[in-house]
Amino acid sequence: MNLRLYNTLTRRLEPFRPLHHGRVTLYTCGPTVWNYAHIGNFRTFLFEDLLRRYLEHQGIEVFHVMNLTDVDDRTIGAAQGAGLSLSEHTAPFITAFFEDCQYLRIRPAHVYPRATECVDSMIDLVTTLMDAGLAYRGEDGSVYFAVAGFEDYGRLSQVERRELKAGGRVSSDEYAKEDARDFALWKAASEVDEAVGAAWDAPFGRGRPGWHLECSAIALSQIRARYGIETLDIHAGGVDLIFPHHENEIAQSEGATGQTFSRFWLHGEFLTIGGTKMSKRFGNTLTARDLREENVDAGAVRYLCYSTHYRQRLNFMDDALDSAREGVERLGEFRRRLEAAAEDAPAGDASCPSAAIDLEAAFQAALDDDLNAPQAVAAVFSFVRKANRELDAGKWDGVAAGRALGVFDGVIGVLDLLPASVEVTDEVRQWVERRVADREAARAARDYGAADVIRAELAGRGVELEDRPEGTRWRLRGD
RNA sequence: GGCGCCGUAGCCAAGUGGUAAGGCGGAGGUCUGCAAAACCUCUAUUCGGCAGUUCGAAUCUGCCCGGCGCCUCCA
Repeated sequence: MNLRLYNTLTRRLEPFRPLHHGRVTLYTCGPTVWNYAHIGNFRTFLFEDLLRRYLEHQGIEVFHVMNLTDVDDRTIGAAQGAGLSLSEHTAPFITAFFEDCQYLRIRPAHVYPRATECVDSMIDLVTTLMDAGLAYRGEDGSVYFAVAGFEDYGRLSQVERRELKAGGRVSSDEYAKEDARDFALWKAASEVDEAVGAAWDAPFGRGRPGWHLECSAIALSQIRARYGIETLDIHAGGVDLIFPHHENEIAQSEGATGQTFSRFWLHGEFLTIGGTKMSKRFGNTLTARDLREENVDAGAVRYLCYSTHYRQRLNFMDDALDSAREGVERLGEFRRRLEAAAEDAPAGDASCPSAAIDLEAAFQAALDDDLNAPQAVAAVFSFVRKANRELDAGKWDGVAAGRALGVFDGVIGVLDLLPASVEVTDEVRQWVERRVADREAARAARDYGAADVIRAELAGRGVELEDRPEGTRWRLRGD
């Protein structure tokens, strides 16, 4: 394996080697299920999906953990606002998240631990940190991590010492902390917490876990249970998590275990709309559900996300989605052509066409280089053009086409860019085939006026026709 | 105030020292009764601006212009 990844920890490209040969532990920060996840979240999840799939494409066994944050300020606030308990409020959003992942064809993680179901391991972690003298109970009843006791603090975000912004607000807990940098591991239960069912008993007082604690506890308990280790190969998330979230995760985890928490830290850049970060404030949020409801092809969304490198900002525009859709349709069209060419292949032993060999090499070189998806996509299109030329020239027999198809499917399976197949009921199929036959009859009778009327009628239903030497082919195009 | 990112053809976007990938769009063409389908070909002497380093720079350095992000719970 020649994969090189940009490690935020060192700010450099580093050759990636799993800690244990042939298998990788991957932890990715999941959604906070207080609302529908937006496409910015999904851009990150798609970058992680590419990482996961490429590793698996290389024959590596990946153990992928993604947490679901179902207890934090926002979930509690939203539950209270809706007059529901925490679990009542988050349940539909958890369901929606999985539906959205399926829509976008994101390969599921192996486990999706929910924060509320892992409170025991979080309590254990806090206890360990208190025993180690790295955590203390503040006057407000919350437990804080003592940053001063952890020498490496700031290594990930590369800031020696964070200063509070001049004139910045000072929240009430500032008075309970020994050091402004200290952060809450465990928050003393408030009335609202109790009201929505977000409070648990612990040796150090009733309360609820802090956000950072959740990921450390879940990641560690998962890899301990499965492999008996305390070091992840890769931890990934959005760039905004570098500080404080991931910095704090490192402090908690390494403070407790004395082991490197994660060898590689990968961060995906933001998706913007109108050139600025999505935010409720600017009214420029867009969710995966919005796209699905507008019948946007998932392949086009994936294509759009992979058309920009993951460490580069991506500005989301409808125009770009339209052009992505065109590109994806072309790939789908090409695959149909290649598949047809590969059919009724005589038993033979043709060698793999050089264009396909080149594709595999270019594709791997691109993704090996810090998951350069845009370059991988370029390799795919170069292949499409070369293959079309060869097919036009009749240079590939069925066996060669079959070999090429195998390579094409292999690489396209990593990116998963093909347009979603449109569901066609038998009823629709029969109707379309009858009208196509009617048109064929009209054409045979040289009644082209009638033929064009039928074509227009079918087009009105989203059916496109293509007259080829071997007959008329039809397909349904989504909106 | 501190830290950092970006500016490549009409649009999107790779490339980060060796002479500009790819996609969309557009223009020609092939096939076709026709084509709105499909396929092929073409489409940046030039990389925000100005200096500099170098045999050589979109790629390195400096300054300037323009856009954006982070700085305690936002992917």
